[in-house]
Amino acid sequence: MLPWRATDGGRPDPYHVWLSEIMLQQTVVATVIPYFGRFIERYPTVADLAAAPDDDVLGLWAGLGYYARARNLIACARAVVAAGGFPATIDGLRALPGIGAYTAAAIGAIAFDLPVVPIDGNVERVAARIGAVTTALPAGKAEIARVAAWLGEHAAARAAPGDFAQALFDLGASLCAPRSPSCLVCPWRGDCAGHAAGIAATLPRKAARAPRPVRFGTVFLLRDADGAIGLRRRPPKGLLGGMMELPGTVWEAAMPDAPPPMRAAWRDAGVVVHVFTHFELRLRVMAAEVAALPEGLVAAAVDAPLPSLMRKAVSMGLGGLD
DNA sequence: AAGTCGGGGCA
DNA sequence: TGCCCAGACTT
Repeated sequence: MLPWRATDGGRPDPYHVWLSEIMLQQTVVATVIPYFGRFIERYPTVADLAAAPDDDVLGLWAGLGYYARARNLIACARAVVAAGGFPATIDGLRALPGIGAYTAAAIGAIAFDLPVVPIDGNVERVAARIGAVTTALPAGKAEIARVAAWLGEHAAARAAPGDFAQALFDLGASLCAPRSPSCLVCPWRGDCAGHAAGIAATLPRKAARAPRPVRFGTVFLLRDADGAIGLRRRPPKGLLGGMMELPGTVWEAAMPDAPPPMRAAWRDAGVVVHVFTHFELRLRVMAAEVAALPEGLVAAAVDAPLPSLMRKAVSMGLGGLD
């Protein structure tokens, strides 16, 4: 049972629904579950979250990715508290930071039973197959939306929009899987034009993606006499915005020159390969032990909250010391 | 419409 | 190795 779902009979908590939907943006359920539990434990209500220091929230989000979500999460929580609660309309939800068309519909349907069909990747796939939409995405989006709206006219959807939406998610995550859908046992098989045409598994069609370029860089792991490591904070916006990182070079198509932050007995600890959405990064990790950290670096524990890329780099840099 | 923005799991 | 995931936001 998913921890953000309402127990039988009760209405789901809008705070839980909202938090889970933000975390679930482009993120699989299994990854979200432990983060959701830690957030609810530390911030039992949206007011607790709104009152928390930014760094605490970013730290608890570290590793989950798409850090703009965490920044918008804070802003949204404070807006909700200032307004006295979550808005119960699509327009009101859509106006909040971090809530787009999908998330507004999801919260509206699940938390407030508004008669809408949230279109995420799962529903997009289910609708494209049921309607046999062969127009490739993103051009086929409007056509898919019409099929989804038609699904929303179903009696089950009208009776319980929230349950219907979550049932569509479950269908897309199980039977109507991306690669090999289980059409023979699907409850929609008789109404699925994609299955009737024998093309269900090929839908939805998508435009070809551009190849992923490679960038190179170097980071420097310094450990002082107390065992602390030297970190700095990234700019508030952009990639890994607002998160802590190891000091290092810019990341470029060719390995940039790497002047270390101070004189030390540097050793090459290896290369971390990390794949982002639109480029691949090969990050060389240089490590050294020094008496004291240089100016501009913050002393942090080796297990300080970090993005996964930086966690991998720290792990690699420390590993060579033993 | 296209680009930016993480991370992990799976065939 | 490529694709996918309960997408939002900027340009």
